[in-house]
Amino acid sequence: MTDDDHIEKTLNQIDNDFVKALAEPARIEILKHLIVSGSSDVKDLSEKMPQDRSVISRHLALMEKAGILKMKKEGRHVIYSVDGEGALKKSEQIVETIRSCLKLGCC
Amino acid sequence: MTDDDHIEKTLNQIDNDFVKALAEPARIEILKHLIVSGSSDVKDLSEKMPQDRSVISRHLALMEKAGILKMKKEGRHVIYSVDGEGALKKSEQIVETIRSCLKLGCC
DNA sequence: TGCTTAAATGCACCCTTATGCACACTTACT
DNA sequence: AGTAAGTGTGCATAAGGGTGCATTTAAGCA
Repeated sequence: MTDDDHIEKTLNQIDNDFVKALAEPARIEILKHLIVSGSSDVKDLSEKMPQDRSVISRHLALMEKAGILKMKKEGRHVIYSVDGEGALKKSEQIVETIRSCLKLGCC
Repeated sequence: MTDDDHIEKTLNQIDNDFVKALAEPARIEILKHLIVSGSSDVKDLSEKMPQDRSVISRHLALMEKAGILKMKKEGRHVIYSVDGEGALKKSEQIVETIRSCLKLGCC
């Protein structure tokens, strides 16, 4: 495999959904509240945010899909919490990606 | 300082410009070419991409501002290359941020 | 002084996405 | 059954951002 192919494959490992999820200030704000409270449902979370409850609901679903949050249904309530393992793994993947590109001696 | 303040400060360290820069497939594509060639000017780079030269120029400026690329003027040419140190540091910052939030025992 | 090439900027277009409201659905409670 | 609470979804709107074209600026050369 050529270096070009290797770089191609390596950089493709950067999870687009993950970085996109982190690229929205409102979602970082949600993360803060979620880390403080440990876990909470959509309503409690939305009461700490200026946005509408439906907006928060969508942000949460997006972050869950991106592997940052865990979701658990309890009766009427949908409880979200931070997926520490998942988030850590995905962020470490980015570091590893950059590191292995540097090893190819480009810079 | 309370845990809340600590989380606030910690999560604010996630560089919004950096993650936004990585959240665009076209910019990842630019990164690939830049890693392969080591360094190149705007024209050479734009000839490897489907987008207009002006578009590439803007992407490059954005990534330079985000600390991913280094910029060097040589006569008429503007040479871009990957800022390995910078990119690595910023990505490691994200890992550290997540890690220190986890230490607070939220998940 | 022109002429050519490289790069950046202004502008318009369009697509994505964040947002809020209304409504439907589900679950619990009386 | 009927009501209330929690959640998600469709729809319309608005803001942001990527894209391309035309123009402008800057640098090298005859």
